[in-house]
Amino acid sequence: MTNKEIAHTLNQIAKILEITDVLKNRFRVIAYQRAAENIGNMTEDLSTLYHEKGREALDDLPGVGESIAQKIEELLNTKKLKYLQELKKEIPVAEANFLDIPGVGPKMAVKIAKVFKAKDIDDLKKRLEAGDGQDIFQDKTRRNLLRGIEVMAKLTGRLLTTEALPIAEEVTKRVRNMKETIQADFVGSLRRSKETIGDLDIVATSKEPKKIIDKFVRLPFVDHIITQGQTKSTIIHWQGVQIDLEIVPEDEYGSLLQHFTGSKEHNVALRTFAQTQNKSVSEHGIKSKNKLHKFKTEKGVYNFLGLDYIEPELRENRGEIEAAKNHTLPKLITLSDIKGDLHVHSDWSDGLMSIEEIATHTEKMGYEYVAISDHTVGLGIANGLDEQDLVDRQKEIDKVQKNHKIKLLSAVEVNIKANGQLDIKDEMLSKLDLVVASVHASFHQEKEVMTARILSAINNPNVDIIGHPSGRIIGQRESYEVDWPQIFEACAKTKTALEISAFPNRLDLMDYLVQTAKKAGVKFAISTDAHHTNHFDLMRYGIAVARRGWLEKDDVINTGSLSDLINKKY
DNA sequence: GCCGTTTTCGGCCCGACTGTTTTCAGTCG
Repeated sequence: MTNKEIAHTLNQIAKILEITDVLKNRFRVIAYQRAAENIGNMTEDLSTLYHEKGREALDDLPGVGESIAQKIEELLNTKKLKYLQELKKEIPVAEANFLDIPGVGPKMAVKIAKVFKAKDIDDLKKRLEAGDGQDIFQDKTRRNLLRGIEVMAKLTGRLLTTEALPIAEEVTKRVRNMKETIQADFVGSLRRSKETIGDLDIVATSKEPKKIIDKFVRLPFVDHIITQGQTKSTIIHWQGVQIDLEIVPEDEYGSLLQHFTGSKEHNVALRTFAQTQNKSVSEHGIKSKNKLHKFKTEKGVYNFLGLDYIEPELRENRGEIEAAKNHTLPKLITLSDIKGDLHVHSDWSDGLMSIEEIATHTEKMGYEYVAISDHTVGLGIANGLDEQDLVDRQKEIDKVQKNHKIKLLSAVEVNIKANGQLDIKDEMLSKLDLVVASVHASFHQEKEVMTARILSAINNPNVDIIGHPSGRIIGQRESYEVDWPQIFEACAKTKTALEISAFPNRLDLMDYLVQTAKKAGVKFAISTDAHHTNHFDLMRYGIAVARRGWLEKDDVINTGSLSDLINKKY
């Protein structure tokens, strides 16, 4: 049983308890959610850990106590959980789905299921439209339920950063251009550079917030108005994205930025931390001894609590508050630290750029080196190169090199075959400047097989970098099953770097694994996997992942000099 | 149900908006 399956089971319990148990103890729901969250984000495999260390392994988990540990144990041993089966008997499964309707919480869900006796959302919609339930719900409530169902169907789900950014920039510009607006910015998960964005958050300062709100809800992209208050509003953009706007006076902007940038988990942790100093944090300021202290900047907020400023990318409650207290926060890598791109495809394989175009473009970007890393023979679909092709390509690289200052590294992205062997001979690989090794087929191997497969590539002395290590493509393909701690250990030992692919639907390795890998002593290469000159600018998204993974300049191999890179001085 | 540099019991983040509540509960971020 995988961590994800265990987390899913705990979340199911939370979802049912949210309805059945809310009047008695809502904190029990939170406890199950918290345990599920922690287990879902673990790097180690809980099942393996349990078989090695027994019950002790479970007791050590944060958010897991006596009761939940016992339930996980039952799950691991029997793959079933009596407690959940009992809960499911008590409550029809459809009932839990009413919570998915915006504006419907536990209380309303119970009323819909138990009093109105709707079978599912579709049934609820049909009967409300037919005029049923006038004795149970007020007119306004019935209209709101129908609107909630409509909005739910309209919402697009999570967007990639590249999709969300243009919308956020346009909306922010609109708000910024209103004459009552003093300043406006987008915040939320987009500012934290999360890989996908659930909704957009915009903040602003003004002396006349109500005027801005009233203009905001009339902007042409507004499809639905959810709330329209004195200082905040929520709307649905025609592209199916929810947008929240909040406005405060100028002298409270630091607190508002802090509050709305989140994450929720970071804010809860920050407020809990503030309580130990008898301080109370909100989006308006910090209350201390009945006095409200206001802050124009976020730095002011953190410093007032005795903390160093925490960069937005770190605000996920993954140890940043403790580090800010102890002055041990990392000095995060920035885009300007990058000296070259180590994963680029030319038109010798499936790229759309000639080697000359690659050289010209990356030289203009100010890079010191770039690796021409074409696909190899096993990937026929991408016109992969064999040994002879590589010899021919070398002549072309040498020719182009003569006219350029930037160093063109002769490289490949070699396939790690299902049995762990590479599809180019070691003799040839050893002649190249740089070797990226990637999995491109047989994704569904058993975890042990896949781990051994990647380990054999890591242990090949010719391999410098493992390309897009998890194989996931956001919204399309799950990561393959890998024993990450084993991979990290081998990478650290052999100085094999893990790639952070900057391609927006890859962003692979994932940020939370980057953070764990760094602790194990692993180095990283941030690369774009460019197939077109437009792709070189995607580097910023790789930097975002690295920052979310707590990386500093020295953790990344393509921030150093050419000789340090070639001689593996990292 | 979890957890502890004031606690093994009594807490568990904070405030705005909406509705039918004329003083507050439910929901949300």
